[in-house]
Amino acid sequence: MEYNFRELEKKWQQQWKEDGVYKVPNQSGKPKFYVLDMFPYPSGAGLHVGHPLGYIASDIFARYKRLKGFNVLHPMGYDAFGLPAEQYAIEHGVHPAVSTAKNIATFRDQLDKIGFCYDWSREVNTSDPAYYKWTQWIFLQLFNSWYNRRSNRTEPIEGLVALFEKEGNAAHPVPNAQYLIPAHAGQVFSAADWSAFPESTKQGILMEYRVAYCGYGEVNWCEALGTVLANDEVVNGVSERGGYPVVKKKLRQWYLRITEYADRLLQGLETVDFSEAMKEMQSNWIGKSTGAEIRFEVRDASSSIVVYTTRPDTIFGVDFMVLAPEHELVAKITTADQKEAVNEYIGYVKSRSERERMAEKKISGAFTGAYALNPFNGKPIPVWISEYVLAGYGTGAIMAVPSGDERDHKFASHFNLPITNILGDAYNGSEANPTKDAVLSNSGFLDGMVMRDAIDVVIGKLEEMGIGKRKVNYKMRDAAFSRQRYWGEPFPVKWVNGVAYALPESELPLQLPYVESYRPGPEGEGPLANIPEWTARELETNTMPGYAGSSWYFLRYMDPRNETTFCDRQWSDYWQQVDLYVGGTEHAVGHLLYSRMWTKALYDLGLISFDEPFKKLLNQGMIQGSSRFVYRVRGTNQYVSAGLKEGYETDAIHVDVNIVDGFELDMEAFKTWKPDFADASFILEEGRYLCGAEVEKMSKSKFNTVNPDHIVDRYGADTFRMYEMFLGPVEMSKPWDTKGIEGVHRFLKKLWRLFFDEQKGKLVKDEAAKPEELKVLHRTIKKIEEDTERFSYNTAVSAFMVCVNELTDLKTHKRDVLEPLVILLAPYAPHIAEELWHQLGHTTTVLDAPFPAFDPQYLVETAKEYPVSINGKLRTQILIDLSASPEQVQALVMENAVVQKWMEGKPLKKFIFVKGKMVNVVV
RNA sequence: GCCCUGGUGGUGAAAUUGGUAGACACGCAGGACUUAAAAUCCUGUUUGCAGCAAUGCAAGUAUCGGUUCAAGUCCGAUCCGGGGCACCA
Repeated sequence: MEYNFRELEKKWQQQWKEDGVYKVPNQSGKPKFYVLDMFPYPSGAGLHVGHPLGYIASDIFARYKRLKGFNVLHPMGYDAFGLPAEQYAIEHGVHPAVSTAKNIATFRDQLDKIGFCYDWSREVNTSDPAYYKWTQWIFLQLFNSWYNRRSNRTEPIEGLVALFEKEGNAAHPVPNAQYLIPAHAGQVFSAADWSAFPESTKQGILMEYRVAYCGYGEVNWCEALGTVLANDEVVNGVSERGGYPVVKKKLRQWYLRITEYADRLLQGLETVDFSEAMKEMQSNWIGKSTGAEIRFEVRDASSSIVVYTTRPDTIFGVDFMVLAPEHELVAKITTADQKEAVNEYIGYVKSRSERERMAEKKISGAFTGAYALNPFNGKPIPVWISEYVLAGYGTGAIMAVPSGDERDHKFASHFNLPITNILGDAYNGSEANPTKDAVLSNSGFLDGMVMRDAIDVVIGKLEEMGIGKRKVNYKMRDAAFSRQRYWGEPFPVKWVNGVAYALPESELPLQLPYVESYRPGPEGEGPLANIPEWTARELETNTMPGYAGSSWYFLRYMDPRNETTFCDRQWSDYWQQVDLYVGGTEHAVGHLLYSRMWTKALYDLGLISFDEPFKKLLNQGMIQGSSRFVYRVRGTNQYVSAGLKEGYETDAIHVDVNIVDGFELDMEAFKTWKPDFADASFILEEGRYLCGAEVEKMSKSKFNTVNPDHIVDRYGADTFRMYEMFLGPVEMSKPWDTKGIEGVHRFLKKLWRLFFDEQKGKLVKDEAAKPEELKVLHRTIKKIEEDTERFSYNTAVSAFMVCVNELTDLKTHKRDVLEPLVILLAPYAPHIAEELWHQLGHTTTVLDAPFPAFDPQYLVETAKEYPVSINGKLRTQILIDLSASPEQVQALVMENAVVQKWMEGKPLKKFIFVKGKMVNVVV
């Protein structure tokens, strides 16, 4: 009987499905464990070999935990709303629902071939009305809530209304001025005022407090895509998808008030197990800084300028001030003779696109003619405007300290402004020094003080004088939550006389209507604005962004078919947080931040019992493609081999990696690949055409994708799974390369031969195992357990190989050894393990077997001797690696052959335990 | 520019708290079985030197220096790659 993986894998995949072995009950006597993959966007291109890397890693862990006696939730679904399906619809006239359904079927088919243990009865699809009903419902919870800074919690809006009726809003000022309904910006009102306001004013005010709110703001508008993009969807001034230009535009938009959660999102990072890099990306994005707001009076004008600074200690070094060109005071304070220069400069700034501004950072600016006054010594400070000061951060105005800030220094040098040195020797006259440790000079009452200590002194003084206060700022902005698109969740919102009202819960889901055209509506509105029945009902025409459905999907898996609530509290209490979340780093500041915020809001509202969604995050690396190139001699249809291309003027052209063997091009396949190449001719080296190579992101357009189906077909799913793990650490990115796959495949065949012989048939015997065989087994148990726990799957695969090699050498065919080995292997190579398990006479799935127990007594001989110098005398140290209780260890050490030999005639000098796992014996 | 990572044979990579490098696999070379091929198995494979040989000696984890009985691992400086952020005051 030989290892027929094709037959065997097909058989078990079908059997598992029939028996429902991966169906997970919502309750059991076992402890729970939740393993989750970031669900895929079902693109038309299907899976390539890079996608399953994380899925295999999580699948191994899910199976392992099940063997360890956990009730494991391991679901899968689809993030099915989004731009690409709609772009595809525009270009090909296929309805997104149709292409999405087709893509999902392809994905499912490909996933099934790899043998994952997903509980498909829990599958979710964000574009399914039964799912987005609850996305809409959660949106309404956010819409009907406000963030109470006093209790630091999300609370129902009714409570706020009650507060307004009782005491007005003096105790609860408008949370931020980023995106406002302009008519009501920042008003303070009394209880009496409130009751006198007309309904529309009341609603306008409430909108300023809602967690999900609608306002006008500068948004990232992408003309080519016809929609607004979130900050994390814009990269270097162009759209992340498609690379189209993005401009700032003022539009009515929905937002999520994520800024109110900034501090909690930051603090929460300390309670979760994410990589340092991931935590840092998130905290950079949040961008918390502590400093002060300081008001400066303007000379000869009845205005004052409020600046934000993290360095109030440098206030005596302020040589000029800079406002953002868009700052509202610019027009007011500019003197008559500077008007022309200032207007010209503002015109210049407006003419520059976001892109240009980022690409070339020129020093530019204009003097307003106005002077502010230093509150401590009355010194006049010239006020400038410049694009290096951003309107959207802090107060849009800064106090410039050239001796301490590099940008201010460059600005001062460029415009020949005088520089005050407050740093003494720490300032060299040509370069700013941003230190906090210098001793202040030229600084009035601060002279002689260390800068770091002066910060609090200055803030105290400013507060005393009533012209400044301590202030915390965040770089993070409220998240844009609407898109002018069709293929997304409709907002359950109705507009009546310019006021947004929530749709009653009974009308959910608000279904996405069927359309023929996906053209944008008038004036930046979405395609839904083109549907008369929709606009007649006064419904919101925007749709929600891609991250809406993905912000809470991990909860839906717990209770996927519930029609009365998004997830029964009983089941979210049972499953709790995701214990292991596996996915790429690309969602660091998008999805991961949004879902953390939603979780906190739902927690505050008492809908779930935990406020961080993901306990541990494992970032898998990317599998890159290894692209191949042919070199076309310019102006011809002749192709020159890579080694000879220096002699010609050539263009490199991507060629499909599937028609290249290593580097050698299959020239006949090339000619039939595309019509353009049918009459290609070649310049060969040593009779062969060799391609050039480069490692790039795996992508259809680079012709470097490899379909996992082909690998599975040729070597089987078990080989494919183990090989992807064998390539290297899961977290590491690496180019795809099949050159080692034979070795993994050979391992499985060798394993098979421990059980079966082509002539002799079944080899397994029920004899008792010998100590050396058990030693091999227990060393493997220990290694596999440790490696699996720390996701070191590549070394685990190696450990299996070592084990099988050794058992083969020992000619071991004993059940006592082979049966535990099969269990160990079940997470990694589930099909062959299941087959062998049944061949050993079992009738239930191997996953219900208990994980083999490790017994340290078989490993005690692994002692090593080292010379060690103690108090100047050379002694010998014996190091024994084992894991057992200290008492056991002591007993084992005394029995150890090496120790006994050393003890002949002479007593132990010292006997030390080191760090629990290793034992030092000094003789 | 700032922050985070990493640098080990011909190749992918091991070495878990410092324990005496290169596990495992690929590739390559030689051999066995076979009429032959496939499959399978065995031997060798960091470098240099010595030896018919088993083997021995020396050097070696980007570079230089340090701590230690012992350093790929810890510390300091430099060089090179990968990722993130980038006028955030």
